[in-house]
Amino acid sequence: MARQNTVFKEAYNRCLGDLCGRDRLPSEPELGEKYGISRTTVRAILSRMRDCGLITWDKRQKIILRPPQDQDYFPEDETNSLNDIIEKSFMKRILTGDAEPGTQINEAELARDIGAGTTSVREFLIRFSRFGLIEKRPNSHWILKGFTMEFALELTEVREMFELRSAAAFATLDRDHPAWANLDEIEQEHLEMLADIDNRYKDFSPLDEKFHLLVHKVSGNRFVVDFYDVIAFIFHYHYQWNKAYARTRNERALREHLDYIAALRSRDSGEIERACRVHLRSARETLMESVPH
Amino acid sequence: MARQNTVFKEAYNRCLGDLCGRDRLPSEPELGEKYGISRTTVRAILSRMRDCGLITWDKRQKIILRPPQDQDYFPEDETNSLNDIIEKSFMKRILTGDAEPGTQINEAELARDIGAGTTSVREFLIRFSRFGLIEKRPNSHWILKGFTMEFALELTEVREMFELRSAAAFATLDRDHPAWANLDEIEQEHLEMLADIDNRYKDFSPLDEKFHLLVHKVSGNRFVVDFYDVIAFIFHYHYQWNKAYARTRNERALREHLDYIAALRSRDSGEIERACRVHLRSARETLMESVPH
DNA sequence: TAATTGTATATTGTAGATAAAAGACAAAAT
DNA sequence: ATTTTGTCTTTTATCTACAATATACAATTA
Repeated sequence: MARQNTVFKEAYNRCLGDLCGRDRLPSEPELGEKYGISRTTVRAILSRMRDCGLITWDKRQKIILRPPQDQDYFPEDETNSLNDIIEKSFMKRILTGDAEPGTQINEAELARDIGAGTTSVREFLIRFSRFGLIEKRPNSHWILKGFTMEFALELTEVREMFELRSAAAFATLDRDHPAWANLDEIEQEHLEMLADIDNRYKDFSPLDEKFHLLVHKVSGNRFVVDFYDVIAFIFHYHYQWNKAYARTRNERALREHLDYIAALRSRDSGEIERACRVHLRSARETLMESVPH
Repeated sequence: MARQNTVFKEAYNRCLGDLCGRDRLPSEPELGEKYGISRTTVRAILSRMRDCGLITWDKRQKIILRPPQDQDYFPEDETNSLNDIIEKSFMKRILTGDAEPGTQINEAELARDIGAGTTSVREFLIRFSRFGLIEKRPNSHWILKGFTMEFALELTEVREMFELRSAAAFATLDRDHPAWANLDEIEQEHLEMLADIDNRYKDFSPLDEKFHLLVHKVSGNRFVVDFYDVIAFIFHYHYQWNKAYARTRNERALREHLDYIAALRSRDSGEIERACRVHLRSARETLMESVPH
């Protein structure tokens, strides 16, 4: 098959979730906008909903007939894009320490294991190479450099350089810059999470990413922001598979963030640098502890 | 056709150049090592040389019969790898200002213009995206962000951060670290080029790259070194198509490098920072002047 | 016995094909 | 006068196939 209709299936599921508590659906362009898909895909979704007896659909009239049931949803594993499947499968190998640094990576073998075509795997590896974990020998194989202590140190060195600079730049933003409002919002989310930390400590990862991305973005430098992708990517998978002490670590990070946010708001450059360094140091330690050894 | 034999043709031409001034060729593995190719390709080269009457070849005996003539060489445009062709063609569009920032990039159209398959163009674009000049909308087109003033400023900002840090680290290297010997060598090349600047100013670009790469490498940080690739890439094409004032600019840069090298050797951190900043500022100006406007 | 060669096999680089998804535009509806 | 829809076209994502190139291993040579 040439391409899986995962965009359709994934959007269909999201759309089902929004079917409750209303009696009709908005226009096709509006739905496309809402779910981030084209009208072609919206129409495919509407067609299927009609065929399943979920709605009636006649031009502008899209009337909801019944709420969705479990069997209306597509199975979750059919909604992941091929790239996500490859990425997840590959990261599992690397971060759980299955594959030794220095190992050769074989495109065809990897493709076979994952159940994807070689082109897709190849494109994934090219995209992935910017994370510094693999390296290509032209006309020959890839080499796994591995999630090692050196990697963690090099990554955090650059991260600290960039974040200290971005944090310093934060203090110089106009009072009416939208970043201040975002900061308030993020602070609020921190407080809410801390108030119910026992149940919510697992949701920390996306909030962490949101906060640091905001800081990096004020650098106004695409290379700095792009580099934060690398950090976020590594931390994302790290949080997923390294649960040890998650509760303690995350609570500590939340409190450090609040201190950091207060420092930013003070616009005092010395204070910002201090708070930023404190947090970056513990982030580094967290990462280093997660290196397989 | 599935793949062009450019590796073979390019290595064949290099091998022809080494045919003069000797009467026999070394073993197959040795040749493979020398030209960076596999034995399979070495044997293909030897076969053709025999067929063309350049050598006799019987097992270990590879006797050279005659020096190569012009018609023995493959035409130069058959020796460029497909990726180089795509890269060059694409960079020409961007740097000469043909394509406006914000333009959509169409994979199929680009492939047709260049005369390559879509897969190769697609892979090129993925690799190229790390340079920050294009950006992908998933399931849709690429957008050309363009070689703009913002790009030049963001690029140089990071470059300066990284190079100042690497230069500072240079001073802390052991006396017997190989980088010092490399530095001496590079200084010598600078002096030679300056002595005959009128004729040799065009060869500055590779020397420039060699020097800065040496500095960046002592950081021992893969992200810093990888980022220098971006710089080198941009400067490479910039030197190729922007000849204005080349003579003046290059002579000035050579002198700044010599000053910078002397500062590194002094191991005086203040002096290093001064010399490094002086050169980085003029490098930034050079780049900014080359932005189409 | 260590390097080299002959031969067979495995892997990469690239083209071409096709379904999914995006996008364009005129007709229809508010 | 917009917005929405119906229809058609374009483009991307992905698979498969195959020549170029790399790699593995046994046979041969020095």
